[in-house]
Amino acid sequence: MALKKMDFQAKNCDCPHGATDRLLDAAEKLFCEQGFNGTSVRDLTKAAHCNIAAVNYHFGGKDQLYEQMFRRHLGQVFKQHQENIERVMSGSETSLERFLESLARISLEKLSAADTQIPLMKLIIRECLNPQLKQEVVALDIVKDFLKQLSACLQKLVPGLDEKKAMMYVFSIEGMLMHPMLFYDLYSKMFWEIPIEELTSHIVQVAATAIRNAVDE
Amino acid sequence: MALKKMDFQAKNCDCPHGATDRLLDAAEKLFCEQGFNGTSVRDLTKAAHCNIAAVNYHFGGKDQLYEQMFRRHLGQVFKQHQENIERVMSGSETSLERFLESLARISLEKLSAADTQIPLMKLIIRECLNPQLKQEVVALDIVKDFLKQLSACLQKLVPGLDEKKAMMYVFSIEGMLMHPMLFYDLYSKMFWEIPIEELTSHIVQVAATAIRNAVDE
DNA sequence: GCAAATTTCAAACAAATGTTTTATACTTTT
DNA sequence: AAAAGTATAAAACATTTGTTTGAAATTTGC
Repeated sequence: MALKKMDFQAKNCDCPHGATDRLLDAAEKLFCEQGFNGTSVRDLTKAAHCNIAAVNYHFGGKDQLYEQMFRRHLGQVFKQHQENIERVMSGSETSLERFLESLARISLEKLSAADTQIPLMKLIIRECLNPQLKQEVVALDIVKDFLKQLSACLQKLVPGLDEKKAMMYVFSIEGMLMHPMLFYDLYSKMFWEIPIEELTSHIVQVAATAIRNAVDE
Repeated sequence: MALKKMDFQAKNCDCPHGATDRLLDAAEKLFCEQGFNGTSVRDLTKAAHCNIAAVNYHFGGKDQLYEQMFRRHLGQVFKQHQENIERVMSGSETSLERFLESLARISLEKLSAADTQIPLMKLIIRECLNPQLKQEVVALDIVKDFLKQLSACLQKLVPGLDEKKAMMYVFSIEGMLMHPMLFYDLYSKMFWEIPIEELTSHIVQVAATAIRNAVDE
């Protein structure tokens, strides 16, 4: 039966109004969990409580829904990182350790069950393994600026660190943060549950001592 | 027209005889490059120069071809690592740095264009993002033993390192090695081409100084 | 309140998917 | 060399895929 207006509004009281937003949300969740190929248009529309044709009507196709979701999510997460960096770097007691800790915390807290946010890193890894987007459009510039900013922060916090070295430390930090994002569940099953707090301080310790040691000698 | 015996042998002179092996090789390459969902049975059989039905005839289905490929590859790569570890640890001048360097080198050399071997890490990341195998069967035990071995090596090389700490360093090292495996091409496009040699020594430096610093204090 | 624009819907589309079938070619056994 | 067993072939199978269609419902503008 067709829905009356009242039914429609009542049905969606707890989720975003408008099929466009609901589809973007469903896409963020499903594409991140199952990947692009692993998620069908029917999965998406079912999760978004709308008709199959909605994807093509609102976005023009599965590809373009993916692209818009990716842009939106990238923007959201990097804005969060941006604010965090500004907060940490403008504080009175800034230090390498504080900077690293805030970076690690904001990245790793998405692992905890409490946080429902989808980890951007997973999406980026998926996109990197199975590229669906034209690289020059999305990933390159935004991510590049973000990495450059991190590298610049390291240089500011640790005088004597040259540009290339700083970027390599950024890569290493990203790697250490990415690993638990992929394998945290496996850690627990294989060995023991590592508290996220412990993981955070461990990564901070590794990065900080390595960076400090590099400029001292 | 059907192939004569001679034609058949001539056609396959430069690739493994037997559709089974050719399919396993094609599976290793294609599944690693495009993922499970992104690779069709037709892609596989085309790359292996055999009929579509061969996958089901020899393996009983796409799933089982994937599983057998995964097992074979996992065995090959871990055997290589095993030999490397034994060689390094039994040498006369063993040190933390030598150990880390050999581990990094054997992992990162797969990035260079010269090496045609498929990086196992990519496969594992894919399997972790889109699990196709029953965890208990394949990944857990073999990978677990490998990680335990690495951790034990660290403890042997750096007395005073407790088990849990050692394992966390192993995770960090794996993360730093994994990162370029995913993003090395992006590095070059975004910034500059980092020589693999430089990347190797950088990661060794980060890990070694962090570990040494941890036990000293 | 009505016409126009927008959105939703069920049904159908062609193309691609993994798998099965049946027949033919090849290899081995006797 | 005939028979039995194994491997390959092309065609067809039923699903699932992303997309389109055309009509119904809803919202918007006046």
